Amino acid sequence: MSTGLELDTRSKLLKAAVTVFGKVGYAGASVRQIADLAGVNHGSIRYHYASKRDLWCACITYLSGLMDEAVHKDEAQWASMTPRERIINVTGHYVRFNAKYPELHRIVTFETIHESERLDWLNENFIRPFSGRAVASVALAQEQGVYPNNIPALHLHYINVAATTSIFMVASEIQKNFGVDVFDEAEVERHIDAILSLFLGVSETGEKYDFTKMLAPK
Amino acid sequence: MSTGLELDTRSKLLKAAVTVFGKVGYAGASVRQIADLAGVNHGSIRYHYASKRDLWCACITYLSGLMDEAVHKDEAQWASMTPRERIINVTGHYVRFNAKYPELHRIVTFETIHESERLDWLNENFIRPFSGRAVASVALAQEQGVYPNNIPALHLHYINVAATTSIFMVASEIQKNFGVDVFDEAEVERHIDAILSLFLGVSETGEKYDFTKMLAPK
DNA sequence: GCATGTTTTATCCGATCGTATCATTTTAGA
DNA sequence: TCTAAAATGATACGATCGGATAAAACATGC
Repeated sequence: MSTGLELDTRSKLLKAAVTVFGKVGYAGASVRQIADLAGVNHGSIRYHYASKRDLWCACITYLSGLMDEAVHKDEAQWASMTPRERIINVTGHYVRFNAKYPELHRIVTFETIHESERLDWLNENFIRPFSGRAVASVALAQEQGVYPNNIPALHLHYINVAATTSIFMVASEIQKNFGVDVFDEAEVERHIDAILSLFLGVSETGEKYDFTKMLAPK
Repeated sequence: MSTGLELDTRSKLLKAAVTVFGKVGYAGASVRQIADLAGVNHGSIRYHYASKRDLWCACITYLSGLMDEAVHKDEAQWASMTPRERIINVTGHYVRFNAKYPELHRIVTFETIHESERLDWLNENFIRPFSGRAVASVALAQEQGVYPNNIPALHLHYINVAATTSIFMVASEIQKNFGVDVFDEAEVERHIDAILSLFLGVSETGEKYDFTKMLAPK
């Protein structure tokens, strides 16, 4: 019967798997390594998850659920926002999510590079829906004059995602070479402002994204 | 004695290694897989390269050499260029290199994610020198009014690199979901223009990057 | 054409991988 | 407290990994 202890071990395994898969990718990870980090016997993984791949899929599902939650945090207020404010709101939450859980985009990046059945599953259940919605929303923002409209929506979307996520994927490199901790809260807000300043820049109506103003409240 | 045949097998192995490491990363690659792709017995790798790691290092050295070459292609003309023209020139060559050899940034991305002795070597011999020079040159471009100066140089650099490389790292995803081949020459030029339009935008002197004009000569 | 050093091939080894099996411990309900 | 189910632990297996070794094939200088 379900006792909470079941969920505990299961979630400990999931958490450890997120960390390990996020660090070394699917191929680089071993179930023994994950079990060690979770503090359980490696044979137990078979009980909670059918296979290594099943555990990996659970990680994606878990993390992408958290991402959706983060991005839609202020959805209730969207109706009362201008398109520009909505972009600013969503971008902020999206960047903060990536700072908190860099593993999702790390894992996705690991897998998107070469063909595999895992990539097919990942694409159908996660990447394609995400990219489809995101590109459409970029195109809409361009029509509304929020995003620059002289750049193809497809390129703008991928540049946007890359700009948002990559700094957290190379965090240890930045820490080592520049002594900057990109996960530091102030640094995350700075990154949000950098992206907004770059992508919103000067709007069609001549409105300019105020970088310094946005930094002040922090 | 050196016979050309030696170089042939060596370079076949190197080329295969670049492909395999670029696809599945260090952990995901096996020397047998590389040898198969090169069409040689897997035992031969030991003769030409001391170890799997040695082969991997050779890939980095080879690719980063090609990158330096590509970026400095028009170095002779730099003196006669404005800072803005220099940025446009270098960005173009850098993007075209990444379209031609997406493996370099794929391999680097694979490794930068978690600590390892390989990452230390990579950082000391490649990443740190590259990032150091690049950030300095971004800061200079900001001083010269070519790049927006309300964004920290560090952030701008990493956003720039991410924007430049990521579209080629997720090429198969874009092909599958949007039917677009980002390696197509016209698409590469479009991406260059997208990046320049975004980063140069409106210069300090009011000069605007002309997206449509840049597309014409192609 | 023979001897010599170079390159390739054919195996082998110990380690580790994912997974399966089964005994043991723990928990919940009667 | 006893029992059945749930959960965990210990162990084994076949496959594959990187690396090592020695024999075979090769080209080259004499």
